[in-house]
Amino acid sequence: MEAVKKEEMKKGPWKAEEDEVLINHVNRYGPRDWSSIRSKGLLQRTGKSCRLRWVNKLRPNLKSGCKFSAEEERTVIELQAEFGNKWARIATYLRGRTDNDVKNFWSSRVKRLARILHNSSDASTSPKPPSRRNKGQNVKPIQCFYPPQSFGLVEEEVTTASSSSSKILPYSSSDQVDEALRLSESGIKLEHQPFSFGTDPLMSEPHIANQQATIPFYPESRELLARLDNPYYYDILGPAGCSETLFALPQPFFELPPAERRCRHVSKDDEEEEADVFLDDFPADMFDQVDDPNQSP
DNA sequence: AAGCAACACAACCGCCTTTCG
DNA sequence: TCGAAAGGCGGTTGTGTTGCT
Repeated sequence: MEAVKKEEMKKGPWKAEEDEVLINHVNRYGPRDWSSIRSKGLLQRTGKSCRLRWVNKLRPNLKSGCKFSAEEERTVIELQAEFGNKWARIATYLRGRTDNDVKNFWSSRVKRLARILHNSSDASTSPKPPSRRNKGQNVKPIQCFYPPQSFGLVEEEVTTASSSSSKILPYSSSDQVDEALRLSESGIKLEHQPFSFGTDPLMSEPHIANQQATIPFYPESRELLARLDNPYYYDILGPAGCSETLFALPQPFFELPPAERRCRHVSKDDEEEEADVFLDDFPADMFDQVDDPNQSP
């Protein structure tokens, strides 16, 4: 009997009609009693599935289709260091973001980092093909790492507004973020702080050093980096050299304002402007420096 | 044009916690 | 107090898209 019920249960992508039914149900009864949607014969979906659909896609004021802003990225990094993989908790600090969003963002970020480190290990033994990402770009020898635009962006703007220390301010008002976004969209250049891995919030947090199960560095990468003379490289993997918390944490965000701008799929140019996500701003072949120990970091 | 890799995202699965009779 | 059902959450997987060779 149960098997028959399970067979009848629909899976896979949601259709617009199903969404409509679900929205109507929530409008009438509120976001609860998910299992009653099925028991009433409205949808052949599990209560779990209905809830997930609502929370991740149909809930009002979601930033669906929007890339993570620099501010959001930094917040996630900071909160992940603080809370670990508590995505639902972290998501409460980000308006319009779901735990799934945060989770996906983080996992792709970790994958990217792992791949870069893995490639760096490969590069030590074999020539590496040119970066796909930086094809056509004139990648200069790296004298000193600068942070991606992600870092320092909103922080700087907020600092300007408050004329105080450089901290992430709570989302008690959306005005600060709106202002920061507006300024960043208008192309205001912000001063970069000299950067090393030791100052990367992700890398420098002591919590991170204890979370290596979460960040799957390849063993060969660890060995490779451990051999490097540059102590900053070691900071990535070993005990963090800088234990100072760089940013104050924002406060949880519960009331969701109207949907945001800065959405993807606007135009290609916008997309390129937007491409300031954390690792994107590192030259993908930055680890080529590993090949030449004479070059200073 | 085809093939491939990287990426983003939606959705499912399984475990744990909470609620309720 | 206990057990079943529902809900919540983190991990994982599948799929479509994009950009490059």
